[in-house]
Amino acid sequence: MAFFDGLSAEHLKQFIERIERLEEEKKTIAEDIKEVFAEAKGTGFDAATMRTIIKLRKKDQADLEEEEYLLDTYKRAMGMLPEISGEDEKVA
Amino acid sequence: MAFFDGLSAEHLKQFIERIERLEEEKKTIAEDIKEVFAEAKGTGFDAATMRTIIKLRKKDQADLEEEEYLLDTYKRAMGMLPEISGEDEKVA
Amino acid sequence: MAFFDGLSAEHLKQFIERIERLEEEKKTIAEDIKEVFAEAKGTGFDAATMRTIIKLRKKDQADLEEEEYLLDTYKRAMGMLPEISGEDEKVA
Amino acid sequence: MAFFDGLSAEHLKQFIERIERLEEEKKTIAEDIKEVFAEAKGTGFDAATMRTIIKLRKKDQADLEEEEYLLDTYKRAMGMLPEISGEDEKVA
DNA sequence: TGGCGTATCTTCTTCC
DNA sequence: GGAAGAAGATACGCCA
Repeated sequence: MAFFDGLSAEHLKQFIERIERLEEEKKTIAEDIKEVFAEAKGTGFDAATMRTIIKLRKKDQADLEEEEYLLDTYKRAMGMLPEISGEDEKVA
Repeated sequence: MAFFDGLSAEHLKQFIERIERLEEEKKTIAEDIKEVFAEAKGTGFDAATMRTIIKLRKKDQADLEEEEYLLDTYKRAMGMLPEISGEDEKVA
Repeated sequence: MAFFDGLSAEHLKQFIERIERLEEEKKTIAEDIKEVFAEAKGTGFDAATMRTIIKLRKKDQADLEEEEYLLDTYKRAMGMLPEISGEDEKVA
Repeated sequence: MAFFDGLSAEHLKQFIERIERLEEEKKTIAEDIKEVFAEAKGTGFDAATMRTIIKLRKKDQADLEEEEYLLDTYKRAMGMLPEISGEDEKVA
């Protein structure tokens, strides 16, 4: 890109301002979310657990099982779980 | 803690779903922003430079406040403003 | 605080420099940690799972069970787990 | 993925423990920093202002690079430097 | 003086 | 792989 004529400069300005408006909206929503958490907390709910629930609901079941399986594998390697006996593939 | 009666369970569910809706909105806006960048790029503008511009315009505002804050800090350090709490004379 | 005599100014400078040195050390160690993760990844291990393991090992068993229990409570409230039958205390 | 043979399990364990040791060191240094702030506070200095000073001293270096980067960005926008990729004439 | 809310700082993830 | 943004952890200051 080299330099802009007046028309392009105006065009650029419009893009920039649209983005700034959208970012403003995004920020507002982020604040709304915080408020809901605060309200839930005031009602006696635990925010951290709520976040965990929301995260879980986002993930699909297959991924969830895969993750859990992987974690168990590592736990077993670290001696945090009893060994299993049935031979399987070895990796790494 | 034990478990929730039906009313509380319902209440929790409503909080969770409100947050999920808000996060959905936030995500939509984030995508809108990306689209504007894409459109601007299609028109021949450079996204990285636009980001720089936006950052600068944000800074300009933030810096006004920052400057003012810093000025006060140093004024206080120079004894040109009253201390936050008690103590007024040379210390340390 | 008001203003500093030469001695105090020198004293302040020493505090600042001690902190800057310590922060430098901290940064170095943070980089070392990143390197170990990178090396582990190169050997075929998954960094995310490793982080989970490390986090789990940090928490004591009692807290872990409490957290899991709380999470189950919320899951049940959200219908993500089958209900249990034995009556207990109700909260919230 | 399946599970690890003894050798790999041992390898994983070593990575984990190296990281845990490093994190322990990092934590120690963080505590040292807090102590220095506490000591400074005990001597009559204000921690918040000290943090501001440290941030400024960091910025001074970062800003040199930032300024240079920004200058290039604008030079490029003004056609005073070759573009990163192709296109050289007035566009948009 | 201990809990609560805020604010900063760091960490983690995503996008380029 | 490096930067930008979101998320999470931590630390400070206030109020009761």
